Amino acid sequence: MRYSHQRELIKQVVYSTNSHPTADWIYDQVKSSVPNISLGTVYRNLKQLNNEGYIRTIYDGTIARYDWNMDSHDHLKCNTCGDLIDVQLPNDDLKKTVKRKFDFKVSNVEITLIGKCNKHN
Amino acid sequence: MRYSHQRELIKQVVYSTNSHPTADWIYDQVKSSVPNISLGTVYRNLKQLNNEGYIRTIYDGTIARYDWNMDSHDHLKCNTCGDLIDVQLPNDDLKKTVKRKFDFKVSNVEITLIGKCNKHN
DNA sequence: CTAATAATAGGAATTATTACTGTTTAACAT
DNA sequence: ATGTTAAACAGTAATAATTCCTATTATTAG
Repeated sequence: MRYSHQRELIKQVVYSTNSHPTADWIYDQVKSSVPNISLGTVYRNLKQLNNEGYIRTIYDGTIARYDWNMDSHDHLKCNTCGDLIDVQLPNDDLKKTVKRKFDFKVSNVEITLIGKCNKHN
Repeated sequence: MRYSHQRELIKQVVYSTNSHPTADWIYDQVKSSVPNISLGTVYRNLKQLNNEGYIRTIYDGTIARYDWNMDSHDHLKCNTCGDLIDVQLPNDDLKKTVKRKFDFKVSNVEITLIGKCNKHN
């Protein structure tokens, strides 16, 4: 993958936030330094960065969000404010259970807990 | 919610399979009994059935799938054949953990384990 | 420096889903 | 049975997110 200014900026934007931004939000951010960047470029590069292991793609309902945090981790989704919070939950037991009960070999675990975060008490 | 022939058929189609069908697949099935049903009708009724608690909506990547199984359950997604398999995994520990560590009150748990199912050994 | 080609901008196309509109139909009262 | 009303419908247009296409530009190996 050869260098490109646009991809570098896109990567920086994703790495600059914990908010799991959408392609559109990233597009808006990058536009401030490259006003005529195109949305297609953003999508193409996000896909490449994902494939090269620089970022990951998570699906929040029907929309794709991007995350620089490549450590295996899970999400708390607050139904009240919409926030998506990173957490690390133990999952060894789950892996073992499905291996034993269903002969299913796990390569990746995605856990989302939906509820109410500590901002709303 | 007043009776409708179309909604009844849509419900039957969802209840007839374990394959977590998409709106489009359901549309194709229902068309064999009501050839001029419209896709909008399928979507509208799936949303109503979901709101009334007859079915649930699950998101597989970027696309909505529908599931008659209202028991709280999880999914094994096979990367080799694409199947989405229903399983029931214990999650009491997860709930307790996030309540304690993050003061997050869980209302719903979504676990998807990605890997290889027992058809491919 | 130059040639080869990866990446780009801009816009068209696609896919999944929702909204709109005039017509039909279930439910219920006359 | 018939009329009335609103929910549901078919058909189609609109929207949103994403991908594809093409002529042009930029990176990099030689």
